[in-house]
Amino acid sequence: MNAPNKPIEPTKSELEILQVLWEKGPLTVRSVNDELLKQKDVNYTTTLKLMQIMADKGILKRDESQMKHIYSVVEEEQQTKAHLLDKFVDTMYKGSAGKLVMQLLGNKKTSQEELQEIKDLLKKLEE
Amino acid sequence: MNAPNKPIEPTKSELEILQVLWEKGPLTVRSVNDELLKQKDVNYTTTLKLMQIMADKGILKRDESQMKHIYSVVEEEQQTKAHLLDKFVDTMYKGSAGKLVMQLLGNKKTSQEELQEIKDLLKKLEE
DNA sequence: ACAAAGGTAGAAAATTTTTCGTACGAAACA
DNA sequence: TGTTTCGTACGAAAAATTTTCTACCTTTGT
Repeated sequence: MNAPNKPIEPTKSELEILQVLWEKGPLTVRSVNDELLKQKDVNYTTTLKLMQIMADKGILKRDESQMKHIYSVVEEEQQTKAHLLDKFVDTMYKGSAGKLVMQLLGNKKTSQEELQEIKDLLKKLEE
Repeated sequence: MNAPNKPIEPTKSELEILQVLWEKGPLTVRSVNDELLKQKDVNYTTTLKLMQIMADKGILKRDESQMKHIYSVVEEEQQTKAHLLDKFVDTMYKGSAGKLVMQLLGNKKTSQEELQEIKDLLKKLEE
């Protein structure tokens, strides 16, 4: 177990597992691994080990009452994402969310629809 | 040297060095290290080695005409940041920039000024 | 000329992250 | 019952990242 309240800093592959659990909800290792296999080649035991480590760290918790352990995420998805986004803004834009949005808007890959979506969002907020 | 055109994926400490070079422009290892020392405890040779590795990878280039080699960033700051932001949006928000902005706006740490800044930005874009 | 200071390079060590092999227990089934 | 299948646990190993040690070269000042 890990010290509580300490913000979670998942590694790259830990994040991949979090993605799956966020999307699908609590799952067995097998199911998580099946999902991961859709994206990349990965061994069952690798995923297992990773999830065990995450459980150790306190990122995941598991229900061992069944033979097939069920893993779920400890911290709220939004909270984790908020923290990670925050860190990203800090390191990449010295904490300026405005700068990030500017970058986003200048980014070719940000589609027109996305742009419209953001504008609508802001408009709503102005009310 | 690295394969060209392959997007740069700096590690955590490589990113710290990039920050410094982005802010201060081309520098010697000594100067970069001095900057890093303001933030954390780090050995000169560690920074040197890291920057050498980055030069190997093609992230940095250096001017060896002087004894004190001058290192500078190969790829444009904006280009690198755009790429990293893109990757972030992809992995964290399935590519939806709108979702990211929503998160940003819901984030307590995003100050009122930032919010205003973003709104102003959007307004300008609408014209 | 010599010592001191400051620089680079390369090997190697330490740490963190990721992957894999093997053992072994429980369930399913012929 | 025996055997095959599917699960976990554990530990070792591999790979990637970060840090340190040592050697040696160049410049500077005595």
